[in-house]
Amino acid sequence: MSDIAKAAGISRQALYLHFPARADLLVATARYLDGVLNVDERLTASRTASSGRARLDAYIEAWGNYIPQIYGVGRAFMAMEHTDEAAAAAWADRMQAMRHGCAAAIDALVQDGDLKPGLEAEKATDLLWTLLSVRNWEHLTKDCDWSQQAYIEAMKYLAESTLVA
Amino acid sequence: MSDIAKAAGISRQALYLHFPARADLLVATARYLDGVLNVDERLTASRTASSGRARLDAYIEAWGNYIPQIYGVGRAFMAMEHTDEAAAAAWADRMQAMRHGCAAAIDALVQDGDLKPGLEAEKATDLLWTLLSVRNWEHLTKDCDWSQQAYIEAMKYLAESTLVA
DNA sequence: TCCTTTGCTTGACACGGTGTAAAGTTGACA
DNA sequence: TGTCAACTTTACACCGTGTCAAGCAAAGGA
Repeated sequence: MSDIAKAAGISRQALYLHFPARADLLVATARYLDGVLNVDERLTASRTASSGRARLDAYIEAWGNYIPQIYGVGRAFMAMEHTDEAAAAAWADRMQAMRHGCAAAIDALVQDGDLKPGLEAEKATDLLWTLLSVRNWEHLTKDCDWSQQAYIEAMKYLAESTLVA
Repeated sequence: MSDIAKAAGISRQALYLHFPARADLLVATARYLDGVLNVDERLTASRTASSGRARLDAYIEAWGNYIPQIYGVGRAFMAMEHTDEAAAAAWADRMQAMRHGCAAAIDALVQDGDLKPGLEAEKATDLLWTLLSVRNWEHLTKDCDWSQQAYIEAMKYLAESTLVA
């Protein structure tokens, strides 16, 4: 909070006047980012895809390329998860919204009859949700030094070969 | 530290006599667990497997069932990662050791000529390492409410269908 | 012109957690 | 009897979050 106030050119206390708690600042930042980064627009390609497979690919591309944009604030959220109830809830909410995107993509596969046989939609959604987690992006691009492009391709490959018939 | 001292029935300061810093206590706990839980024994089935595929399966089973045992201390490590340099290094070290297990499994696949064509061993290792991360276990069993068995089966399925020819 | 409101300022403090320091107690053992 | 090791109590420093109070300066209306 002190660093942020300094960077903003105001006193620490003025910052607390705007955001009563650290979590509030984080939530506001996330909301602001959503507006600036135009989440909806990024997802139109996925929503308007002609087939389930195309939709899955477009979703992976959209979300996968969105992650690096929100990684900064995401990192802050994840660091607070253990200590701050409100922050944990806010982050869980956002991740739940992302899960809806996964569910929609899986649903499109089901419509086409292209979901891997023997795989329930719910389970497939959980798998996709897990694959596309920020943690996995972090692990591959930071710990394994993968390029963003390699990450996207790998995710498409993983999803394709495990979820699509 | 205060809680742990209380639970151990000694004063907080006595605890600091044994473990100068929080990270030291965590590292010692991890080492102790390794001894008690007999890591090596758990991995013999994997090491003595007759084929690459069998080795991969055995490794997933061994590590996947090891995770819940170390999850407590792992959680503590992961929570400290952001703030404590020493803790981060210790945890990274352990995860690197786990990566060696992944590399060995992938190597066995390569020996059998069973690695998915077009997939480099290094990339495959990174993928397996990511799939089997504690975070993914946490996500599937805690956030998605999967049973341990469902987790193991899913990991085997994912690894099989993405890494094996 | 005076007064109020708004958005800040400085300064102080409580609280919790980590880690340090010092002096005293207790029991085992040579 | 003396020493040592393990532990105790007490106290304090530091950092970060969050609270509280008093004051200041500019904008705007009666």
